[in-house]
Amino acid sequence: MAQGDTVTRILDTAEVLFAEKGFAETSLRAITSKAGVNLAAVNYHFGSKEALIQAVFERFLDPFCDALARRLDQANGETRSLEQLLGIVSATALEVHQGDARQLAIFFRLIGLAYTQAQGHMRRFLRQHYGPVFSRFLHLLSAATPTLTPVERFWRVHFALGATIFTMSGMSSLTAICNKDFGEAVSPDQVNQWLLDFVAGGMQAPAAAS
Amino acid sequence: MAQGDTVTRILDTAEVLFAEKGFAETSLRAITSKAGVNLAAVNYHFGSKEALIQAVFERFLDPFCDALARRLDQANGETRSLEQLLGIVSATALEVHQGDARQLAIFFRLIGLAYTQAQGHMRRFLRQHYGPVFSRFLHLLSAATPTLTPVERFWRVHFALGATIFTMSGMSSLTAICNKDFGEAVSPDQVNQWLLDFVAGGMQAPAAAS
DNA sequence: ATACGTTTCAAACGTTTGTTTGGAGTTGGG
DNA sequence: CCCAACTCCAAACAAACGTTTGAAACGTAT
Repeated sequence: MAQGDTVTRILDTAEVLFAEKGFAETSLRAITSKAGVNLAAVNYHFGSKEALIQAVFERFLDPFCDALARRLDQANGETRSLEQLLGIVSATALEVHQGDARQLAIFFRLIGLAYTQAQGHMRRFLRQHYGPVFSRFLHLLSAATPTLTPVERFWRVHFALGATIFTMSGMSSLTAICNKDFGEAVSPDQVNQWLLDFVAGGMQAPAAAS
Repeated sequence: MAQGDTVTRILDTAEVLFAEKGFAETSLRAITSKAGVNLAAVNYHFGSKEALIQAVFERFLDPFCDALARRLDQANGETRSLEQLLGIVSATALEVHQGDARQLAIFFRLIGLAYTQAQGHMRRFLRQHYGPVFSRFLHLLSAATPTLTPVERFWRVHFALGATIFTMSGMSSLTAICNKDFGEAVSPDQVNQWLLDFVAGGMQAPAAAS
């Protein structure tokens, strides 16, 4: 194996194993042995397991958020439809991972884990580092869905987030089931398009009388 | 403390702690000490930690699936709209937990954990025990969304599942944020209604040309 | 009261975890 | 050439984990 930087090898392996099994279920010994480095390397280069988790998140969230901010800059001022806005986010995710479906699945799986497994430390870290970009997106979203009240929009955003994260993080097993049950091979791009349709429909759904 | 059955006390405590921290992050010592029972009680009454997890799931999924099957029986034969069908599921969940919002949040949080943290054992267990009810629901859903192709419906069901599980499992923290940011107190029933609107809109969204 | 099955308990078991250590390699500048 | 800084490595560390044990406590029927 190419004797690439130990740090990179650890990050690459940890990323995959975390996505597969979660944080607590992945031991440093599993990471280091699969990466072909010494057990002590993690604590030497990162300081602790928690710092390693944080480093994994930084490495894949920083480029994404930078790219997203750049695209939102480009679209600034212009009136944007909801479909266009959602398309920007989707395209950014695809751009950052250069269409690598496996990498994209890991990306969303990690985000999902961050939401469901994050302790206090992690939540604060995510809010502090990536909150500004998110609130900028929210601002543009408000312009694209003018009929919603702020409270309703707040909740619908989380409905959409749930649909996205949940689906994308389970993409690999879901496509497997899909192919088995329907004999149809669906591409991640196709699923992505269907998801956009669903989210756009949900965001613009009329409020029931109730 | 009422010296209620040790088994019940363990199940009650494990349910809450699992929902709070996940399975791997919750130790038997944490469960037994909070429940006020001896550490060995879990292995004595359940056999192992994995069996305890399974027992927790059975206790809250069995009543739900029974109630859902009963309601689907009642609705059999009648032509049902998508909104009515989704309403049945929602009402069943509310009925089983008698409107206890906290219990309902735990319910969905555990389902979410089962999806994201489930190892091979758990997945097989869930499919085997609750697969039939789920496929019956899917059959009724097909009748309620006749314009969708089977593949598209498959994916939209998972989009909807994601929105539901994700939102409901994070309900407590989300309502807290909502109240802080908007100064508006929203009831779980209200969120539930909004979620139904969103899901119905997403399920019936037109397929894009692409 | 005695005997028996069930339940509880403190203590210990063997693993596995994240982390630390001290010395052995490696590298580049004085 | 040698020193210093950096990196790696085998080994050990304390702590926490799930699980097991054997005896004490309990309730119940004979």
